[in-house]
Amino acid sequence: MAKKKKATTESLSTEEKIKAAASAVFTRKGYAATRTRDIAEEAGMNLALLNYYFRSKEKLFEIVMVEKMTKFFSVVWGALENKSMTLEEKTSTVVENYIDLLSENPDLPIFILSEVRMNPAQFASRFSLAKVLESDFMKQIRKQHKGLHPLQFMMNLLGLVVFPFVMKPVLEQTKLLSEKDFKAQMAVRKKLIPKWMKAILATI
Amino acid sequence: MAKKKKATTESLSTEEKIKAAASAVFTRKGYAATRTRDIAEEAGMNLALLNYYFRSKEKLFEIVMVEKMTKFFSVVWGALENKSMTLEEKTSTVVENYIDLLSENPDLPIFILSEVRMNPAQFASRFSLAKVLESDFMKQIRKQHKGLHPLQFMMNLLGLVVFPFVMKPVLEQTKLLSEKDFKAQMAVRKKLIPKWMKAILATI
DNA sequence: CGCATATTTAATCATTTGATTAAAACCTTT
DNA sequence: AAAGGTTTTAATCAAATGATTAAATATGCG
Repeated sequence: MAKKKKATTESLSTEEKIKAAASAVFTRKGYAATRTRDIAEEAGMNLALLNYYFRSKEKLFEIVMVEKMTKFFSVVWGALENKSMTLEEKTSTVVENYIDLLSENPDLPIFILSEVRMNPAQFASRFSLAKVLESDFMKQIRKQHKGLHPLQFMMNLLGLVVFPFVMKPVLEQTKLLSEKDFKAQMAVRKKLIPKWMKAILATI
Repeated sequence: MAKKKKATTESLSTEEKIKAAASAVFTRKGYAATRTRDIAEEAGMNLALLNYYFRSKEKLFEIVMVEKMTKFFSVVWGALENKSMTLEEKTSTVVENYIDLLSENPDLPIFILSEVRMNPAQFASRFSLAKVLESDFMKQIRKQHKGLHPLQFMMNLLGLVVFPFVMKPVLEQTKLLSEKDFKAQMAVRKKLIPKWMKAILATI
């Protein structure tokens, strides 16, 4: 029943291939719309291997999900708690890192957001974002801008950075922006969002 | 085979009940995760009625989807093409209308965005957003702020307005904001976003 | 090699799920 | 109330889908 031992480098590679395929398909179509056969096909392997290496669709999903989430949050987390950067430096770093990450993984936001919506409880139990409120970043905002709830600032920052990627399918399908133009405009945003965030804070 | 005639007020009401239930469940769980039995249960009716009134799950979904989309776009559309409002007035109107709409329908954005991602082509064929680029709103932006792609402004506006609702499940599940606090902060944003948008434009 | 263990495959299962059907219940009209 | 239509129900179907199994193949080791 148990297969604790791993074996050749081949086998590990098979496992990795399945995980990579699962990651791609889950991210593209979401949990519910993904069939295990899709994953097997994408990986170019027999369906049964999926259950051999990862017990079930759900377990495989969980693994992929945690990896994606970790990736998504760690990008921002490093900058938020850095005590030697000014608020503006932190902002620039977050913007730059995020736009880079999302340019490589444009499906990531919708995927995470819709899966969290489908199962909010298990997300909360796994990722405690409360520490965000305690971060140095939030402290700086609180200190410099007494009136505003720090999450307002956070929502602005994420909205400006993430939302374009959420809209990407809409923009490209309606021909409002080609893939190339989108990339170019995101490069522009990298420079502009920090300035905009500064301007926003100055209004308060 | 055909049932062209409609009948009593009762029957219409049944049809409407099914559509309402479908709307609720589809919006909450997305197309793929929704089972026709979920809808029947939510409507408190026999499963077969669903196929009696609307041929198939897909057809029912399509109807719901078009209604949601129309709702979502018409809110913004009215303001965008109004020739007698200044850019700032248009912005305020869009912000206010959207925050009101989304407060009543917080699931709407994720639902639309993830379904569009699943089937971008049919979305594009049904909604031609190209006219957005021709709207009076866009013209004003182009005139007043030559350097910036008007879609940048649009992304900012929608990002600031819509993104908080997309994050809502995350914020509430992680206890960063209670439902009540969220509502309060959205009320704050109604006032602030127009100011922020103005400040953003001033930086260019 | 020859054995043991790990990996892979093809076939099959059980459940879920969208859809259909035939009969029952309900209305409306005469 | 009987006829003729519409609406609703319970039962059932066929296909899809996640999972398992038993046999086949490959791999490592003495």
